[in-house]
Amino acid sequence: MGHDGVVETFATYLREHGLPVTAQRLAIAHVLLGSERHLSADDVASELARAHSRIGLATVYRTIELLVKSGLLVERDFGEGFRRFEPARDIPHHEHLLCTVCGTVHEFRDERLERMTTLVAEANGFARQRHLLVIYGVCADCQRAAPIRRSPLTRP
Amino acid sequence: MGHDGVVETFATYLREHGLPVTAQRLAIAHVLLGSERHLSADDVASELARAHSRIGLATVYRTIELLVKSGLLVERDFGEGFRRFEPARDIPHHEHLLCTVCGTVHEFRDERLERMTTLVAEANGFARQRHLLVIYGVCADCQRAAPIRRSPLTRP
DNA sequence: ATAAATGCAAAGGGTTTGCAAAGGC
DNA sequence: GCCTTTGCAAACCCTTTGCATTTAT
Repeated sequence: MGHDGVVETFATYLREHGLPVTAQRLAIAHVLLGSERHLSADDVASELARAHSRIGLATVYRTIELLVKSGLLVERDFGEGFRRFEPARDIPHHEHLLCTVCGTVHEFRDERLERMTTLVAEANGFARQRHLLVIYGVCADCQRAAPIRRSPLTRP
Repeated sequence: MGHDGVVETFATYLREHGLPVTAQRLAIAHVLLGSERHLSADDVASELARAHSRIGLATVYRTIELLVKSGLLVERDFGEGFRRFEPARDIPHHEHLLCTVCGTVHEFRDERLERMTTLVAEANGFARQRHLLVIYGVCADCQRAAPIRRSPLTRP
């Protein structure tokens, strides 16, 4: 997993901004920036508690704020009643497929969509800022078996 | 405003299900089903308090649940940290433009989008249920003047 | 008269904040 | 040593729930 470099980038960001590089911040960055999944703040705290360090939720939220400000993490709200976070990779923009059974998130790209949203915004007199497209459905795994519910929907 | 008929439909729904037709329920239905805007539960309570009846938020939420169950109201979550509700008109499906300054919501239709989401879901092994597309931007009014913030974003 | 709805206040989940104790610099 | 972070608990926002009172039927 080549995310240790990204964690180091975060450490550099902290130093450049005169902010202490703490073990907690690095641990949280490690989990968030190294995950393939779209984690919630609670997911991060659980992961850390399960593995080694027991870090307070408040610290997780505060570090997430730093990671988002640094540009290394992206916030997502899929209308589930809580937020998820994903590492900001080089991919410029992508859409999301969300499994309503197990909470797994898949990503896909569509170049036409961005153009379409700009045109629609223009046609309605809006200055477009960004867009959100989520396709809700049941993933392949959950279609064939009883799934492991990872980040369940609070509002199904 | 031809929504009195819809309120009557709700009254009929209540009677058919043996549920009391109360003044509060009718007042809440009147506000929600008659609004051009995408209201939050709090918007409804404020509107009612401003106009005439002071109805508890709990009652608003409970009536909203009934309205959604009856099929006359649709729930939306645009990732603002609260939910909005719109009357279920005859329009089968549409997307939303959300002004991040004043919270106004515009609607638009795109026939290609639904097909596209089905194809994407298939390609990823998902059984598609529904989708959500929100374009965030600044509406025409807010681009030229200091706006009246109606349903402000809690997470800008 | 019966059964359900209302209103209020308390509880609930996700998130933020205040403050004493701990830890980077 | 100074200043920030941490952790915990309390506060906060939106939403739901429990319970005594009111109301529709």
